[in-house]
Amino acid sequence: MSGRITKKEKERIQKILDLLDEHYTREYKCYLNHETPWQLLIATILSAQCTDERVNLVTKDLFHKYTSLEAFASADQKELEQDIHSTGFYKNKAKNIIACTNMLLKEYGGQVPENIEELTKLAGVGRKTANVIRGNIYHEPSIVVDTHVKRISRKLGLTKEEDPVKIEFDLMKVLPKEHWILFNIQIITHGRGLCTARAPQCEQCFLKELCKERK
DNA sequence: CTCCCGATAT
DNA sequence: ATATCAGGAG
Repeated sequence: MSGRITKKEKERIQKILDLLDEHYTREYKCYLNHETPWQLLIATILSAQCTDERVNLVTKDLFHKYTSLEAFASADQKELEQDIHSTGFYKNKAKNIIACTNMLLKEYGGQVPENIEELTKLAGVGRKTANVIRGNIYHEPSIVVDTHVKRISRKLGLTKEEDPVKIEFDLMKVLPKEHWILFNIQIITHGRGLCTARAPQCEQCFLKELCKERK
């Protein structure tokens, strides 16, 4: 039993992609402010269950205080906890950032790896964070299944799965590879603006005809 | 599966 | 008061 896509489904998906391209950016923009790959890695670790807006507020000061991988690797954990406190889960995040930066220095020569297997070996780095790095830093086709991509992909009928990894593989099957990174960026823009979890603006939504949950 | 967890919108 | 936010580890 193959998961082959019918012509009709393919056309539906292309219509979704076209409408997204029409309304949102085609740039590979990143909502998490950073200047270096390792800064994006830390920002993404901090972004777990936290708005990117909040993360940017915290990293603005954080990256001025800790200006290198070495600075994070040798940070005092309690002090770092206070520095990132408002992002939530601050004890785990501080511990992971210190462990992760030490691993980068000791095992990867201070370079952020490109490979997903190597990335997910890092403390605090799962598939979502690894795919953010792959897409944004290395521009390798990758799909980031965050809360927005999960919610909206299901609404658009692109997957019926709950598990983020299964959703990632469903989307890889269904979306043209050259659209993976842009789809992510555009869906996150959509999820932050129109199709929010608590109060989606369905009447103003340009995808309402294609939505399975439209009221 | 549970736990980690603050800030904000509803 | 409660749901939600660019999740990950044990």
